[in-house]
Amino acid sequence: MNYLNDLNPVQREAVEKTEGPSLVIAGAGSGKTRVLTYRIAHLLSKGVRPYTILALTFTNKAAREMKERIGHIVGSEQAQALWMGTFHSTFAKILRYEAEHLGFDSNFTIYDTQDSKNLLRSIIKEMKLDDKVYKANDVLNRISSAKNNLVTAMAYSQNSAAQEIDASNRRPLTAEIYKRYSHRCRQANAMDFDDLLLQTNILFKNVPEVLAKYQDKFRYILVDEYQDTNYSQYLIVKRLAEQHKNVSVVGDDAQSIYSFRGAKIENILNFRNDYPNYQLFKLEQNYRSTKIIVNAANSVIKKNQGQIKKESFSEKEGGENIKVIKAMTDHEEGYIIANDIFETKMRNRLKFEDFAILYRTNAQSRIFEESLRKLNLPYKIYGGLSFYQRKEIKDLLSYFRMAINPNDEEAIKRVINYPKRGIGATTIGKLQEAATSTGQSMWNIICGLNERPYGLNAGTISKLMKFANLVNGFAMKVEHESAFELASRVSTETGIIKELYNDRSPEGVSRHENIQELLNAIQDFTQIALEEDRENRLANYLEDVALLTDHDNEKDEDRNKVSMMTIHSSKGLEFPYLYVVGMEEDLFPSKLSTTSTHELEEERRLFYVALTRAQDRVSLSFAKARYKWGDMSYPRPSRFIKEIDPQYIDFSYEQEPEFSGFGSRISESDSSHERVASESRFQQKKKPGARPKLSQSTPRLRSTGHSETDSHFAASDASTIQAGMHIEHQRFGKGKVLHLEGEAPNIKATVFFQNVGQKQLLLKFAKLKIV
DNA sequence: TCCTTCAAGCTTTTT
DNA sequence: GCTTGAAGGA
Repeated sequence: MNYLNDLNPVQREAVEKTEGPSLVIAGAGSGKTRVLTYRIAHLLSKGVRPYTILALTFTNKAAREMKERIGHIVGSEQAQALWMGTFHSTFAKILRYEAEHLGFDSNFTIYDTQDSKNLLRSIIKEMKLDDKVYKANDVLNRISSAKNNLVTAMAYSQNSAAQEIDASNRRPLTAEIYKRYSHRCRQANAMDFDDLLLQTNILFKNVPEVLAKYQDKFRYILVDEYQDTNYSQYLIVKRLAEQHKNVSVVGDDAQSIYSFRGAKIENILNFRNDYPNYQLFKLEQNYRSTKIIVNAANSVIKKNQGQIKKESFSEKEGGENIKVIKAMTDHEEGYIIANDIFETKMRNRLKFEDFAILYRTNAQSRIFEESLRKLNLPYKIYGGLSFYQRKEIKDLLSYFRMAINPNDEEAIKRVINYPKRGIGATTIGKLQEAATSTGQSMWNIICGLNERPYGLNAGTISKLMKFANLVNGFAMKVEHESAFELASRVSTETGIIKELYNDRSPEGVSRHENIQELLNAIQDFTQIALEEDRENRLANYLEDVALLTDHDNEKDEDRNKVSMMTIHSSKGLEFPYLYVVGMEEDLFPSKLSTTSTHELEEERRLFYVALTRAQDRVSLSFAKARYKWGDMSYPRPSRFIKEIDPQYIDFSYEQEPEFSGFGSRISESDSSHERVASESRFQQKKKPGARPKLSQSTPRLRSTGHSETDSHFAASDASTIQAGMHIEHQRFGKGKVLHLEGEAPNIKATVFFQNVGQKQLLLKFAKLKIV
């Protein structure tokens, strides 16, 4: 086969060494995916049967694309029969086969993070705990990291280290919450994301014959992005590989960015201990990025301790130095980037899909959305609130979930009163209590209400019965109708479609469209399943819908668009022209990670990942002023800019003293109105005509001095403000918008008043926006 | 039970 | 700036 000729010598060796354990350290852009793909193709062409190969990828999309490529080499029939997917989706499949060993039903629901949090919130409420202390988010993180380290609820309560941590966080009852949470999941026949891995481990540990079956089945195991596996995943691989020991893992310690969800960089380092006779391959040539980008990225990652020694290099000449862009405000940042994309595209005759904007947090996307839209540049956003997490989608999916698994408590609670049928919080509370005290599922309580009414009145019971009958009607069709038939039935018979159709508000219209889109997707699923001779029931569709992400949902019309996403979700992707935005202290690196070197190193790896997504050109940008929680903040440029070897950087502006002197912070005693003034200084330096100038005589507002944020001002009374302004009584969030006329017509501010007698006392001068 | 209003909290990052 | 939850009135 001539495909081997596409590979360089090391890649080729890694592909051809199919037997025994191997570790492939693959730098960014070094053809890692190619090695994995060809390795599998190579196995298949040697006659290995596809269903004996298990390949675990980081995203569903990666799996799909790899299957496609393998299909091109050895034929799609073989490729389709491979066991290839994410850890979560692969072992969800296995758990459905083996559910009975664990006391679950094979139609178990997969709770997403939202479901998990909702369940935790209600448990915390039932236990009458303070939800300010026991925050669902924090508790879920504790439970999640316990599960990822294979600590069950029972073990957790006996684990003194865990108990101490919870005690010192003043959350001693976390163990009890964990117990109840697990119990409730089981009662609802549901597993959360972490359970999929934990339960797989429990299954393999407790039922040796099942483990033996899969050990025997999977003769070849491949794991991508091994540096981002957690303990639970690590152990699954280890157990499965025990018999044949044909395990090949691919990863790059420099790109480990998921330790917050339990990923252990050590897994890659420990590989040699688990498999002493392993073979090591290092892929060091970067084929993606220019020399400049690779060298710049190397100069950054060098600052991290304890890397596996690796010499990443590129032979790709040309390209431009890294551009560093300064913007006055976050809005200007959006404006500059959008313009730059437009100009670069025109000048170099590029496509929109050649550009990507990467940011640290999803919240940053909005400004870029606005500025791209203003220039009519098409874009697509990944992540954030994904399609499947939208309210209307989750509502409809909840009916689907109930049709298949009526014990699904979170689904019941979502739709028991949607569309409105007069079942309120009181009723749900009573049902919940009955369920908890009898140890039955909520659904069983509802179905048995005619025998045991639990203090509910006849009217309520008849409403509940109507609801139960509706759901039962759907459940009866589960076996007989296709996914699309049943989905359409549910959406009309529940009245959801009609309700959204009648809502003519823009939001209502968009919700209606989303529902249509979901139904279209289900129709596609049904159709394709039919063509490929697979099961096309709603249960099959629902199987892994909880595990889908935005990347899995890509449509053809999304092809030629500017991409926007977090750096995390850009992993594995590449773009010719790349913008990494919000390069500011406390944003990137994140404020939460600057306290420990451990976390800071992870941020640095994240920056490394960002840089190495680029093929030809990288631009970094930061703003001097940025809204945070609706308040203005004045961040300093990110330390990471300074960490790049300066020979690879072009500053697109004259460097100002406060920039070149990175280390020297803006002094804390800087009073706030001086900052306002200093902003006006920046404004005046700008090119003429870009923005209206800011007047020097900004309304004088005295800083209170004791305030913690920069945005608290106080004035003795309203007349101080009115001196230079005209107040328009326009409501704006919590405060009022002031259009400052006369000397500073271009400033828009939000202020907070308190009425004191006849006068209004200015409490807070919160927002300053140049319009 | 439902609707309106208001304040609090939120922002890492994802399967 | 937006979402969510609590409070209070209909």
